[in-house]
Amino acid sequence: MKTYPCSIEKALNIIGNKWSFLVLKELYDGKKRFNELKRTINGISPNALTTTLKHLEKNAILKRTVYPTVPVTVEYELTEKGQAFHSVLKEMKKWGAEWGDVTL
Amino acid sequence: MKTYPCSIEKALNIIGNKWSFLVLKELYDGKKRFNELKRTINGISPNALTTTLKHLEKNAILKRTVYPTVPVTVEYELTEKGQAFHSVLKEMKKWGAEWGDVTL
DNA sequence: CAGCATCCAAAAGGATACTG
DNA sequence: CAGTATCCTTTTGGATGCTG
Repeated sequence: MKTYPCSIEKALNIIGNKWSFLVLKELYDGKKRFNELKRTINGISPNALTTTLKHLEKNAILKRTVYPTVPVTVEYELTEKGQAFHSVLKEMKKWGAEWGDVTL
Repeated sequence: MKTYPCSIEKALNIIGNKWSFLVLKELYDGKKRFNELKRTINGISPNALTTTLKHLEKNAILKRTVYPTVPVTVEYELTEKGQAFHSVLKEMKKWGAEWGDVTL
């Protein structure tokens, strides 16, 4: 009794949750560090950010790189798969700008 | 201490949750009825569907029409605002089809 | 048919404190 | 800096049964 998910479900499962969208948005500007993301993303807790980043890394959306400085430096950047999702974000941004305040 | 949301946050707040994406997807085929949606959307409970539909109606994404038949008939269809979101779904679908099974 | 009410289990999320 | 651990509150969500 197995039904397999449509492409949209696949996409949603890979992305995960709402935080992911916002993390992705930040990373389109270029690689970022943990605290940078934490500062930039309004209201995210370290806990939620950790979870989100791990999920995205597991799904090959981003790559995590550790530099053995003191203290340690960790950078996050998008993979090709993550970059490809940019088209979705762009459409979403356009829609949000055009309709975000419309009540009809 | 007010920061106002970016367009992407606006979009996410209006859409709401994951179920909304799947409801929208169904409604791009044309107007649908409650049980039709319930049957088509894999694993959604009546409760979750009700909540989702109300949220989308409140945000002017869809329109609810009641026909006084016996028993009653209720149809849901997208507004212009809802239709406009189709471009996002289309991109998401493309991405899901291309990358949905890629592990890298 | 199209829901709403109720109950309960599970998961998400915030706050705070602490570590290599 | 980049998290982890813990606790606890809040949502979310499935299951079931009922109604106009």
